[in-house]
Amino acid sequence: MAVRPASKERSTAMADQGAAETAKGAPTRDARPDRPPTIRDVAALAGVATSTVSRALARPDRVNPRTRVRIEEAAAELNYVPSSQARGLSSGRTNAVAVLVPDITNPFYFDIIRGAQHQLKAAGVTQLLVDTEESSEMELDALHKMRKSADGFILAASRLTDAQLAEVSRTQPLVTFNRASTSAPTVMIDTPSAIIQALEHLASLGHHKVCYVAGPPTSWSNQMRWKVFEEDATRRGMEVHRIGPYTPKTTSGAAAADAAVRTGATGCIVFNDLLAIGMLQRLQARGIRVPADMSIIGSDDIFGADFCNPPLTTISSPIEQAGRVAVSMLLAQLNPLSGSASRQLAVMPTHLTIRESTGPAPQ
Amino acid sequence: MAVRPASKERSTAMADQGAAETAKGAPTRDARPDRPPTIRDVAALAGVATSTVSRALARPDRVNPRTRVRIEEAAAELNYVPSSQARGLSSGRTNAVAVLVPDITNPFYFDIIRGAQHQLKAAGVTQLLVDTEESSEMELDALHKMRKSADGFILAASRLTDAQLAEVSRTQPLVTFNRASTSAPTVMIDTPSAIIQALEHLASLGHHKVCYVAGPPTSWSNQMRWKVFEEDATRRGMEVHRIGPYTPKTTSGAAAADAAVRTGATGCIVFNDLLAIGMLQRLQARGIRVPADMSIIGSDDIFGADFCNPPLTTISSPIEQAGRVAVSMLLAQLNPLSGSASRQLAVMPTHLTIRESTGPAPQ
DNA sequence: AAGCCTGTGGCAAGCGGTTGCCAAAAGTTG
DNA sequence: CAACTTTTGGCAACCGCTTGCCACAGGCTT
Repeated sequence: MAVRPASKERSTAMADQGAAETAKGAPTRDARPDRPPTIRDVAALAGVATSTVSRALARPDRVNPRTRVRIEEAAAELNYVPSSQARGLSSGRTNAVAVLVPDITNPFYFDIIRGAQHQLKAAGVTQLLVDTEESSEMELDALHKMRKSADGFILAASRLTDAQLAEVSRTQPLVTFNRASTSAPTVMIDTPSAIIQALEHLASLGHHKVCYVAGPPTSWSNQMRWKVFEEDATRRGMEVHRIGPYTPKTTSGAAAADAAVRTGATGCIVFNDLLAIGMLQRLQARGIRVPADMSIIGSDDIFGADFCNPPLTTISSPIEQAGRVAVSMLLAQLNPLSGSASRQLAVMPTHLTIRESTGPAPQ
Repeated sequence: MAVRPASKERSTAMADQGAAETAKGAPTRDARPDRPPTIRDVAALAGVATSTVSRALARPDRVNPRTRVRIEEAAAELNYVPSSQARGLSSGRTNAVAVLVPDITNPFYFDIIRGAQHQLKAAGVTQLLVDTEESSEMELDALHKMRKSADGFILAASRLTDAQLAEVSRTQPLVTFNRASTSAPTVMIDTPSAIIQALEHLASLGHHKVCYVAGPPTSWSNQMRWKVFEEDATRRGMEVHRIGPYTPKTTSGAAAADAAVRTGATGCIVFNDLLAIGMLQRLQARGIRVPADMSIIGSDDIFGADFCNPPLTTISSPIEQAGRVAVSMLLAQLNPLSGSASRQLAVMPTHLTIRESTGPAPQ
């Protein structure tokens, strides 16, 4: 008990005569006022307890309106911003969500990032962006290390195995994007119907020999696309080829283009636009005309797909919206609303955007 | 003194018979083990004080190697991850850096983000990405609100006034990118020499009438580019035009293209590639040939500039590297190394990348 | 007017680390 | 072997905020 009054007096003194004390306390005059104000400074200025300030800011209806106004004025005057760290310490929440993408470089993910950012901002949550470099180890590592710094995770095109995913989702809230999972809520692009649309398009242009240009083997959506491609093309009685895997970058396009030409296929469905654009460049360089000699269909409709040469026919999907939906699902998981069970799966519709990289089959 | 032994015994008891206590303490068997381990759990398991654990992890040479090994084993066994929040609370640091960009949508900033992310990750610092939507209010707001959640800021193409910038940099460490500032360290793209190179290029191709297609008036780099453009073009005795301002997006390209054509200029230097690509599309739609009828030079060499139609001649700059440099400068500011004063200005070299959107002047 | 609510706000105990200070232990030296 | 120095590691006071609990004041009821 002997200590308490003393410490109390000290804090009062600080508030009242901060300037006076500064002179002898700190060498630089500005040092004291520059130190960011704490809840205690606000409390002192408003003449209430820190707990009241805390409540006034968190649950305004829990305090008398007059008190609240006084506190708000005091906070405004001091330019007070509560420390999210301190806040998180006791609440256990960080008010941040980590978004893990395999490759920041890939424009596809930018749309996800943008969508997520948008929705997170609306909810007042901070986005932590992480590039996992297409590696499941880095992904697991980030998931582990950031356990304490994020309330939840959005895993874009996760490279984790089902078991890993299940394990992780047991301990931390997450939403997967473009990666089916029974253990966590998922946002998916409706790949199957998109591939079927694309094949339909090629078929209607008279193509009989088609080729799937594969992306990363660990990519779930790559597997799905190939599966549906094979089934549907076979059903249509087409000659089916497959080449790859290729890294989904424009630089891999050259190899992919050369391989595609060798198969003799006249129509290609490519894992994604990046690769497709790379192929376009190579084909042009080799004097193979698109679409006269070969038709190319990409996937994702990324930035650039509309102005490459020729503009790319591609599978469009509302990626940005998918990012928003993923965030919504995650936030729903974090703040369970009474009653309504949160959605476990969102499938985003796709459509084929026909531009100029597809045309009638040769002859 | 009466209290001490008691509290000590309690923590010991927890460590020894944690499992036993669980049965009656918590309703669900799993609740206890699932709660993330704290430093206290590690200390108990290793049989030392929490302070020792803290030190063993922070300054390994401060504890006996044997003790350290014991602690490390305990930490590993419990899968312990220190809470960055708690850590930050006492140290006052967050180990996070906020990167503010005017528009996440713009591929130009992707490279900055990527570069920054790369360097930050190397330093074990988290990146907080914020889109300020080209608004100085949002920028100020973010700067204010995140004061406590970030150790420093990187302001890409800041929209703040000099006074605002000076004010802000007085209280928080920051580095500006593409925005000159006397109050904060800056990373800049060497715009002047780039513009001169571009004009030189146009001049050598026989162009006499040139036009600057302006970007956002609040953009410092836009102002600089115009200034140098006007000076140097005038010096060369060229007919100088200026149109704009335009939003730096491909969608503004149509208006810009039409206006550019009306000026009668045969060569355009455009604020950035986004706008330039938009112009390319419009010109093509109108049947105006590039470069036969008009030459276009963009700026930034963003993703897509190499595969648009025609591929864009543009001012390339090591943007990603600029992002890395910006982070380095910020980190240097945050952890001042004894002696060496940190660099206040970095100017990134630029060069003209000549592709196919520029050619001899008509006739 | 006594007895009850109810609304309001203070107290103090954490949340999970860090760190200055100090005592005990270990190592050195003459 | 005593005296002294250096390590080593524990104690406890924070860091800034939240929150359960409780006391008190004022308005109501009867």
